[in-house]
Amino acid sequence: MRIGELASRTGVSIRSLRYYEEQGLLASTRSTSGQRHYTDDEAERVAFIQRLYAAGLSSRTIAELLPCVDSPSAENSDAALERMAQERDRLSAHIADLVRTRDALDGLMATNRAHREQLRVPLAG
Amino acid sequence: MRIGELASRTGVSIRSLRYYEEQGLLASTRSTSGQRHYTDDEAERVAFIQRLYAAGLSSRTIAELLPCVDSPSAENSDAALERMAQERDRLSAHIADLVRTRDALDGLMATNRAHREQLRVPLAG
DNA sequence: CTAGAAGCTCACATGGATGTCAGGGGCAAG
DNA sequence: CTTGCCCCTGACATCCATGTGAGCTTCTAG
Repeated sequence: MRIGELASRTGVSIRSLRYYEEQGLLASTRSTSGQRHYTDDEAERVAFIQRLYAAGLSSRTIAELLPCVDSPSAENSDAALERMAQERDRLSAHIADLVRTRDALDGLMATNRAHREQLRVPLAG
Repeated sequence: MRIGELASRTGVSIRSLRYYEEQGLLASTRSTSGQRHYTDDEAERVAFIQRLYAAGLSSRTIAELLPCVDSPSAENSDAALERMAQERDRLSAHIADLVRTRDALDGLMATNRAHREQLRVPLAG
């Protein structure tokens, strides 16, 4: 498929897809006229890249651990594997932090609703 | 306390503290000479703001739901409470997404380690 | 063949939180 | 009074993913 279709399939802008290629995150084969062509696999890869972005990784970091994805058995994935473990732990800590934040929000909302009730009772009584 | 101490206590840069004030997230009393002074409560507030930033909220959004924190019983927190519920749900969805990403990383790492084992056996044998 | 949709490259713009620098004031200790 | 440290405002700089526009080429449908 060409870049337009990949974009609409993945929901990622054409601009971003070109940027991913520029950053070494995504490969494309070129037609003789220079147009990019992709296989279905690339769509999955784009989705995965999006996941990692959402997890707070930079394109540089993603590039560092992609060897691990592409060829799990390669020796050069040594550093990548370690990097991935590191990012995995960072992500895990981040998740824990977000859960605490969600709890805090829940607590605040409960407090607010309680105050609201207190206001309503005198009006009802 | 003055801004320097608040900064070192919270680990947030002086620049950022002034920015928070500019965005209406943080208040300060000023000495006659114009220097900012804070109470211990402000330190907690800064920590909370940091939490929300980490949860992906923008300063604008944080400002929108702070009334809910400051005066839970105020009527004007109506919109804020709704906004907070909305952000809470967004956060919850985001957490779920991050957990899936972490699982994906775990899967990748397991695959890599498995390949590594396969490589080691022939060498050992 | 022609018109329009889609691709290409290059390059500049944007937004948001933060860094950094310049130029100046406030205040405590020597 | 001076030295040193902290604070003030204002403004410009930075990073990074993405938007956007110009100018040009390529593909596709009629």
